[in-house]
Amino acid sequence: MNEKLAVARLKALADPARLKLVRILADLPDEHTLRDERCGTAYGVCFCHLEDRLGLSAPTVSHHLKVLREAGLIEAIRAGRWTYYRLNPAGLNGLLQELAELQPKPIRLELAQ
Amino acid sequence: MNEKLAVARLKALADPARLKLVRILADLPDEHTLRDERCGTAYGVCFCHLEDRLGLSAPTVSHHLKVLREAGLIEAIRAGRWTYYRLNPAGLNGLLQELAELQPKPIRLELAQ
DNA sequence: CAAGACGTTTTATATATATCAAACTGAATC
DNA sequence: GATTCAGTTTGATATATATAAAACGTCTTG
Repeated sequence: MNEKLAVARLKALADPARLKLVRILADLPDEHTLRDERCGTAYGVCFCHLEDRLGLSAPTVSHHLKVLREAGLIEAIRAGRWTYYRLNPAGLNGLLQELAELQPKPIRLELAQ
Repeated sequence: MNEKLAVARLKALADPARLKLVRILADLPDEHTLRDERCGTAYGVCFCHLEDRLGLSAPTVSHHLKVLREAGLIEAIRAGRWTYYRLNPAGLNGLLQELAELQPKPIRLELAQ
């Protein structure tokens, strides 16, 4: 992952409202999640539910979701008049791998001659 | 980790200059790293080196280091007139664990009766 | 103790951004 | 087609913050 993308993803998560949004999407609340009728696969969580949970205006929630989407952390699906949001697992995984590389390097042993 | 701390750590990393600082500290450049003479354990990287690598003014670099320090991601050590900085592994690890929990939950199987 | 070296803190400023109201868009319904 | 519904985009504003100059604190050295 390039640096710009890593920073964009960190910025996207570095806000209480957006971190909360991601947590809600990670939990997939049964009531407000659109699923495939046959296998139960989750398509996403309804915008209205996210708005309720955040207690922020619709424009503000929409703005935060856009930031997360442009960072590749979530995806949106339109179904008629409603919009459903869900995590993009690849986005979060990419960031996790990037951050894991920042952990202290293991000691390089130099064997005695 | 509480939410405030997680956001503070994400904010701290969500800046090009600070992410670069953390990367430099993760790499521990031999030339500018203070080590224990006997075992070679790294105490930290000299401030002057970080200033050089970032190409920003000393006050700005000092500001960024303070943000990282207050987020618990790095530590500072004074040695005479010089200051050395190093990663605080626990800080980054804590954040990584926090983010790992955001990954999609495994499917809860409901066995047929 | 005076002078210099190395960072930090304070202050000022310009940019970024979180928030909401108002206006807009596209889909469903009458 | 007109109206309503569900979000999004635009515009305005207040707050946060990245940056550097100036002032300061602290340690070393003459």
